[in-house]
Amino acid sequence: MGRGKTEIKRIENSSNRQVTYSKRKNGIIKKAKEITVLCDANVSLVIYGSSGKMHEYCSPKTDLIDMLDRYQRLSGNKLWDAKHENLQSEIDRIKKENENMQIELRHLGGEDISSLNYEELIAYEDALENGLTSIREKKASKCSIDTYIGDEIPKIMRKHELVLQEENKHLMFLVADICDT
Amino acid sequence: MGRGKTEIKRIENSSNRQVTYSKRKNGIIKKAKEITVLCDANVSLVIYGSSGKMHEYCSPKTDLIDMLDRYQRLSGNKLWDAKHENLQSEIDRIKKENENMQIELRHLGGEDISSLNYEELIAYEDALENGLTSIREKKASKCSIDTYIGDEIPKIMRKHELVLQEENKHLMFLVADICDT
DNA sequence: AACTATTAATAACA
DNA sequence: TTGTTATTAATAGTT
Repeated sequence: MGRGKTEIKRIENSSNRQVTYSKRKNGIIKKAKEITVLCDANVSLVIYGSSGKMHEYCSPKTDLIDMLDRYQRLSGNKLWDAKHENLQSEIDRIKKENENMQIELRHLGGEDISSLNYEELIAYEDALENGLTSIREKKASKCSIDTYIGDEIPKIMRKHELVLQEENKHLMFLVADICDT
Repeated sequence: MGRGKTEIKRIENSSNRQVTYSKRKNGIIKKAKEITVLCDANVSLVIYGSSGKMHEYCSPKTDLIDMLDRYQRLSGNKLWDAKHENLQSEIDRIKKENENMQIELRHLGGEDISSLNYEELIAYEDALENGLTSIREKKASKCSIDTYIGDEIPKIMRKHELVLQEENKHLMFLVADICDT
C-alpha cells in the first residue's frame, strides 16, 4: 500500500526505516486489537525496533503470563524450564571460568604449584617477571616529579583551596558578628 | 476493507467469526514478518481464538525467551518466579567476581595499571615477588635428582617394562613357531 | 504530523 | 475450506 509497490526487504535509509517502523507498529497493534474484539481472540504482541524502545499489546482478558502458560501447554515448549536450564548452564560455565582464574591466581601467588611441570613453572616465572617489570616501571614513573605535576599536585591544590574556602566562610561569619554587636 | 465498512465489534455468527479469525490471523502474522524485514524489528506474537488452537510468530533473530527477557528488563514486570531471580542474582554475583579476577590477572600481568596508586603498585610488586620466589624454589627442586627419584624415574621404568614385555611376547611366538616346524 | 495516490487486506460471496 | 472480487484500510512517498 502506498505510492508504488513496496518490496519486503530491509529499508536502508535509517530515518525512513524508523518512520515505517512507527507506522506499521501502530498498524499491527490496531489489527491485534481488532481481531481481539471481532473474533474473541487472545493476542500477545511484543515488538521492538532498533531504537530499543519496546511496545506490547495483550488482549484484555489475559495477561502475558497467562498467554505464556497457555503457550507452554499447547506448544509443548517449556519456556520456564528452558530458561531455567539456560541460566543453570550459564552459571556452570561462569563458575568453571571462575575456578580456572582462581587456580591461575593461586599459581601466580606461588601456591598449589606442586602439580605443575617444569614447562608450566617456566611459563609462570616468565609471566611474573614480565608483570614485575611493568609494575616497577609504573612505580618508578609514579615517583617522578612529572607525575606529580600531571596529576597529584592539582589534587593537593584543590584540597588546599577547599580548606581556605572553609576558613574564609568562618572569617566572614566572624566579621558579620562583630559588625552586629 | 471488504464489501462494506466493518464495525469493530464481536462477530456474532460463529462461522463468520471463525473465517474472519483465520484470515486476520494470517494477515497479522504477515504484517509481523514484514515489519521484521523492513525495519529490523523484533516481534513476538502469540495468538489464539475460541477454537483454542494457537499460533505464534517470532522474528528470526530472537526467540520467545529472548523477547521475554527483554520484556522483563524494559517493562519491569516479572515473569519468572523467585527461583529464576535467585539464579539470575547468582549469575550477577559470579560475573562480578569474575570481572574482579580478570582485572587482578591483568594487573599482575602488568596491564591496565595506569589507574593504580603507589600503594597498590607496591602491593602488586610484593605479590609478584613472593610468587616468583615460590615458583623459582619449586623450579629448582624439580631439577634435583630427588624429584626424579620421587616421580620421574618410576615412570621411565614402567615404560621400559612395557617395552620389554612386548619384546618377550614376540620372542615367545618365535619359539613356538620354531617348535612347530 | 498531515495529506493522498496507491497498494494491500479482507468481507461477502461462490 | 479455498478462491474471487468489490470495497475499505493501511501506508509510502511527499509536503
